[in-house]
Amino acid sequence: MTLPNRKPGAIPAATIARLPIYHRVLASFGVSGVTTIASEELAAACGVSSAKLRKDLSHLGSFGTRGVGYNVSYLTFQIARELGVSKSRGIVIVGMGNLGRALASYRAFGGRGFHIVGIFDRDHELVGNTIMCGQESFTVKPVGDLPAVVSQSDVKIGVITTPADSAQEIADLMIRAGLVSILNFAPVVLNVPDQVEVRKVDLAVELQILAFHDQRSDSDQNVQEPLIRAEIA
Amino acid sequence: MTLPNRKPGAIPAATIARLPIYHRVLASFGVSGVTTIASEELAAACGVSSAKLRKDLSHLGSFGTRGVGYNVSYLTFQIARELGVSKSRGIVIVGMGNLGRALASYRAFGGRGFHIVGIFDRDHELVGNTIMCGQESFTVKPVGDLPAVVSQSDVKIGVITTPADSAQEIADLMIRAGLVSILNFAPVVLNVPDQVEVRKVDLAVELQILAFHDQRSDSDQNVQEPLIRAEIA
DNA sequence: AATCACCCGTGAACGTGTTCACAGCATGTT
DNA sequence: AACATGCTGTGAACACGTTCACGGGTGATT
Repeated sequence: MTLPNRKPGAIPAATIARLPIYHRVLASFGVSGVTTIASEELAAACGVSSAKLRKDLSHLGSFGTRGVGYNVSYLTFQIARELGVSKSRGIVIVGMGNLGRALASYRAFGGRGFHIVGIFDRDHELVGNTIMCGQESFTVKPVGDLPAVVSQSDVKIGVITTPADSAQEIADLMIRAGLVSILNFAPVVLNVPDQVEVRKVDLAVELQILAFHDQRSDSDQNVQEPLIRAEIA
Repeated sequence: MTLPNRKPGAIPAATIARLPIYHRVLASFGVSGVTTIASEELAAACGVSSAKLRKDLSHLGSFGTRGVGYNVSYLTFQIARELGVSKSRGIVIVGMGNLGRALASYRAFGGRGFHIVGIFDRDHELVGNTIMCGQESFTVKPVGDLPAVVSQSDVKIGVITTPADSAQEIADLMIRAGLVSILNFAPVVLNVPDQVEVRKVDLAVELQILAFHDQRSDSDQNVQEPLIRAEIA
C-alpha cells in the first residue's frame, strides 16, 4: 500500500487535451528564435495558469531546469513524442461537400504532424474530382475503396464530413476497415465499440454554448438586479 | 448559514456544454413523433449516462414526471429557452477562405437557432463575391463594414475563419464593434477582455488528441504488459 | 563565498463534476 | 384498496481537476 498505484504512463485526459496547444505555441516560440522559456510566459501565451502548465508537464517528466525554465526545442520534441506526432500520421477524409473540401485543402496539416492519404465520397457525381491538398492533389475515390487504402497505408485516423444521415454508416465502414480514431463533424452521436476513440466537432453546438452566455449577459444588462418584477398585481 | 449560497441560476459549465446535444437529440425524437421519453433512452441516444442526464436537467427545473419520463416537446422548449436559442440569433463570419465559405453555406444553421447577418473578408479580391447561405445569398463585405452591420442588427456572435496571423486583429475589431461571443477557428490563442466569451475549434488539435490514443494502442499492442523494463542492469 | 532573485516540481487543499442509490410520485393490475 | 412496476429528482460518496504554497535547485551579483 506504500507503493503508488498510479500507472507509470497515466496522463490525465485534461492534460492531453492541452498538450497540442503547448506544442503549437512552443513551436512558434522556437521559430522566433526563443531558446529558453519560463512557465509563466509560456502559460500566458497558451491562455492557462503557470501552475497548471507546470503540473501538466510534470506528468511527462522533469524537462525543465529550476531557476531557468524550459529548453524550447527539447520540450517541443518531448511533447510531440508524447502525442505521437513526432513523425507524420496519415488521415483519410470521407465526405467531399463544402466542409470536406475545405479541410482537404487546409494547408497547415503538414506542419502539425498530419498528411492526407485519401479522400472519399459516396456520391458518384463527386468521385473522380481532383482537389489540391497542400502541394499535392488528390482524386476523390468512392467509399468502397476505403478498406483497400487503409490496409495499404498505416493510417489510423478517419475524418467524417458527410451529412448527418450517412455518418453512422461511414463510421461503421471506417471501423471495419481498421481505423481506430474518428473525428466527426456530422451532427449525430456515433455508436462505436469501446476501443474506437471518437471526437466530435459540431458548429451549432459551439454556437449554442456561446448563445447561452449572451443570454446571460443580456438579462444581466436589462435587469441589473431582478427588481421586484410585476408581482404586485 | 443554513441558506444555500448557490445562485439560483447557476448552471455548471459542464452541463451547459451538453444541453445543445440534448436539444438536438430531443428535436429529432420530436420529429419522429415520440411524445414522451425516459432518461435512460434519451441518455443512450446522447451518449451519456442516465444519471448524468437527470442531474443536468435537474439544474434547469423539474420538467419530468416520475414513473413516466419527459414530455419531448416541453423539454425541448425548456432547453432552447435556457440556451437562448428559442428565437433565432444572428451571427457574422469573418474570413471567406475555404472554411469560411463552407460555414457560410452550411444549411443546418436555421434549424439550430442561428442565421447569418453578414460575411466579411479583408482581401479586396474576395469582397463583392456572392455566397449562397441556405435560401438567401450574401455578398462579402470589407471588414471595415463590420461595426456598421453589428450596430444595425442585434448580432452578438462572431465567427473567425481567417488565417492565424490576422485572427487577433479581427477579434479586436469584433470586440470594438460590440460582439461579446467569438467562435475562433484560427490556430491562435486570442487575447480578449474578461466579459468576452471565446470558444475555439482547432482541427489539428483534435487530430493530435486522437493521435495520442493511437500511439497508446500501438504500443499496447507491441508490449501487452510493460514487462520488467531494463532495470536489471 | 555568501547572498539574492529566479523558477521548477510537487504534496496538500480545494473545487468541480460524476456516479450511486434510494425516497417518492405516477400508472397499471389484481 | 392494496400492490407491483417504472421513472424522476437528489443527497451523499466518490473521482477528477485546479490552485496554492513552498522546498530545493540554478545562475548572477557583490
